[in-house]
Amino acid sequence: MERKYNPEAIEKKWQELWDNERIFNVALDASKEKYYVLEMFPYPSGNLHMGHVRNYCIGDVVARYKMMRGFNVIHPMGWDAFGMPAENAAIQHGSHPAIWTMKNIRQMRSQLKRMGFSYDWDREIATCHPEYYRWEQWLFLRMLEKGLVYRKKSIVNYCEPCQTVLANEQVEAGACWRCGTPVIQREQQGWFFKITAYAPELLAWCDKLPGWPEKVLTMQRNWIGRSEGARILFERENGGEPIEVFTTRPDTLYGATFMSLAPEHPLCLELSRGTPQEQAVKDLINRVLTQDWQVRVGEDSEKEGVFTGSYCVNPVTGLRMPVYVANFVLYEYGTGAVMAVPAHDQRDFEFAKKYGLDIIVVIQPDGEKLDPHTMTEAYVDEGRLVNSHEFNGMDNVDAMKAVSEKLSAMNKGGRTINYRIRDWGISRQRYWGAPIPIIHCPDCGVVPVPDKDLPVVLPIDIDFPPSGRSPLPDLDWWVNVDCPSCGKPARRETDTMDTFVESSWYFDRYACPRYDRGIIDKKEVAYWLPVDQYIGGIEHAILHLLYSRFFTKVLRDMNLKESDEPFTNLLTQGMVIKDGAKMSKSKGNVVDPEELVNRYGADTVRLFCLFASPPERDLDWTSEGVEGSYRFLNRVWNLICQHREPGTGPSGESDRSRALRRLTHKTIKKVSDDIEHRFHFNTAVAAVMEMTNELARVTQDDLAREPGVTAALHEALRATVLLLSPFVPHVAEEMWEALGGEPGMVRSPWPTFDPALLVEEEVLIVVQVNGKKRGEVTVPAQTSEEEIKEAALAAPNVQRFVEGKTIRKAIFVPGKLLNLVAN
RNA sequence: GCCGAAGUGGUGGAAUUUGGUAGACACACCAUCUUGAGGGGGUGGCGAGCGAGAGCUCGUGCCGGUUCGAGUCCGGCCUUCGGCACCA
Repeated sequence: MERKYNPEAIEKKWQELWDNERIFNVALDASKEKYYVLEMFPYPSGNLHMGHVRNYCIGDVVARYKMMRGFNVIHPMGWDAFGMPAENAAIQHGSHPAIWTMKNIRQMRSQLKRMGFSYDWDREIATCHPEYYRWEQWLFLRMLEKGLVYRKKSIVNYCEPCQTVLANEQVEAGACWRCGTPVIQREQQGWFFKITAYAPELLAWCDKLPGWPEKVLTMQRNWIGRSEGARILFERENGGEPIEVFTTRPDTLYGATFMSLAPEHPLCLELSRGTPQEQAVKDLINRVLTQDWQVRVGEDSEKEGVFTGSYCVNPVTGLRMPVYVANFVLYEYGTGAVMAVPAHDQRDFEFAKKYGLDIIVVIQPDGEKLDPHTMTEAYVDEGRLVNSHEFNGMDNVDAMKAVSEKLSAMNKGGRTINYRIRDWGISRQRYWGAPIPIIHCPDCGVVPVPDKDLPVVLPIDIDFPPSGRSPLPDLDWWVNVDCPSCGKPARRETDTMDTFVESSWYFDRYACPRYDRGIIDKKEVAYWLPVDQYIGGIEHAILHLLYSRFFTKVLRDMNLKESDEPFTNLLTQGMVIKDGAKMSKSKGNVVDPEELVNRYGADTVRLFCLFASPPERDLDWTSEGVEGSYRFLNRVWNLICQHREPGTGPSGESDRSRALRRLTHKTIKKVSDDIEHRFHFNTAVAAVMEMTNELARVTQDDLAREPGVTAALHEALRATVLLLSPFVPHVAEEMWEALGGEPGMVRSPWPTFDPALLVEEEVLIVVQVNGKKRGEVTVPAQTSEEEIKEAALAAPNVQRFVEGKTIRKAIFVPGKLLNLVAN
């Protein structure tokens, strides 16, 4: 051990040792309990940023701690390697997405290695490798067979700059999640995953994930968006298929006076065809559909509509209801058609007022009489039914059920549950993604690529066009194939899959990364999965986490996986902030982790990330704070350096040695609890700091001559190093070696505390008078309440406050507090 | 509008699991020692006000309540951040 702390040398030394001894490489071992720690794998964008570093530091503490606890810990890392930035970079630099991606992976891998993270690099995967995505293609085909993949023409969200379709989940406030450009609507054929088939289960399991943050579960629940209500069929006056609506308020059916259709609804054109309204309807549809989405759904966008020229019939009243096209009706929600009840829905009310439509009150609140002529807004609360035939007088909540049952009996609808979530559109008109394994044959139609022809390898030998358009459709040698079914000329599907598909199952593949006889080695996955602790940014609260949950359920139902859910516990870490803003290139406040490692070493960077705030909160980056972490490591280094030899003080026991051992064991307890139960690494580190501060005092006092102090000190120093090792593993190894420990600390058992040593010999009792602190007394731990009361009353300040008063009551909390109630 | 999270010194944060000394630990700052200086390191101080001091009063977003005792529990607000939102 050098006199001076030299991070560069020791970090390299220990990383090599870990590597050579394959200390983090694990294998299935049924005799040991497994623990799966996973951090969200990075997109290989070029350089590790502070957000990555923080994420992986958190995971590394958990992994190393669990290793020392004796678990068989799997801690893998890989690359979410497909995606747009590779294509953008290729356009900008005239490069190839594959070359750019591979270069970045090399760069970031070496940066990760310099941080000393405990990854099993043998399990590394990159999703752009055919060995990975071939199984994704395989799964796609199985899902196709099961009806979980289908193709449909739909109105899609389209981003012009990215030249691709976006999933609903990838549209944020009407704009592309990646580039921020407002999306436009356009009709296109595409492939869909039927995530809606799992909507009820995905929702139900939100209540069975106690290890997830409530925030994330709420976001998922909102996204799935379950509503109970009824579907109702309205016959069209001129025949044809009835119009189906979904409503959460079947109790108001008797007040439905007209019908509103979304502009996208195919019936708009059908119903208006040949009527005098035809042109007006077309004009409105055109105007609305070309409107900016954000403007259309904006709060102050005026409600407007046009009569289609047709009528439908209220199934319970027989009332003739004009059918309107209305700009505020959402095609994506429910059926895209709404029964309008102006008296009890604010939008319908405004609409009816504007176009002079009938308003019929069917719910009356207690003690108030609604009059359709004088109402100024819709009445949306509870009440009793009126104008509703046999349901008059019924409570409207009961009526929801009763009306639905009547509809069922009439064969005009019935109770149903509607979900907001839509099926997941996965087709992307991009090059750098996994090819969709489909062949389009003029005769046979859509033909799956036979399993034996998998993988459909993404052609690498291409010139990437500067336009950014996918080169695949123009790649004749690749596109033109013989139909696997009839052998005639056919064309490959040229769309690739959304990159979120790759990240929906990568955690399963880590369990069997080189398995080549199937997507999943059932034995391995049954052992390692589910992920015990998943760690990543909150920005994936919906997309990635929901898709991953969906895939796990699909794989389970294919009998490939046993778990119902992929991630038992989820930790969402906060952002890294500097100067009051999220670190970002555009803000110009980024700190490059590599520079910091060069300057202070990886351990200092790790320590700061963990100490500055608890993981779920935002981390405020300050260079002074980093300095502080560095200073602390130097202090510990010096302490160990000076006292690594056990010394020759007298054996035995003394007050001093007992106090020191008590501190050691209290610290072990505190640090263990903080890591194990709460992930409060900041307070765990603080506890070690307190202990080292105390050790520095003890060693200065030269009290080693008292019996047992030398041994207690040595125990304390060993504990300090062990407790620090998950946080700052390199410097810990170096110090551990100096203390005579075995290299490879993750194989050392985590220190345990002896409860008997925690017992205090003397306790400080706070003395309160009427709830205010007026003094304190230090007494031997076993002192009786009576004696403590006597001692307390003897204290001058306490006397002052009880003088002339009668003590009515004394509340005694053993070991802590005595409160004298006096007046 | 609905849902979720959070408001504590100059700063990051502790104490919230279990109601019991509010401010651990660190950063910054101040004083002081070491040094030719700088850096580094050591020691002490550091919520506000009053006081020579002992100590007192106030203090965890605001108002009220429960309790011997509330940052913590209950009721009602305010603010900030995040998510969803014309969802029928």
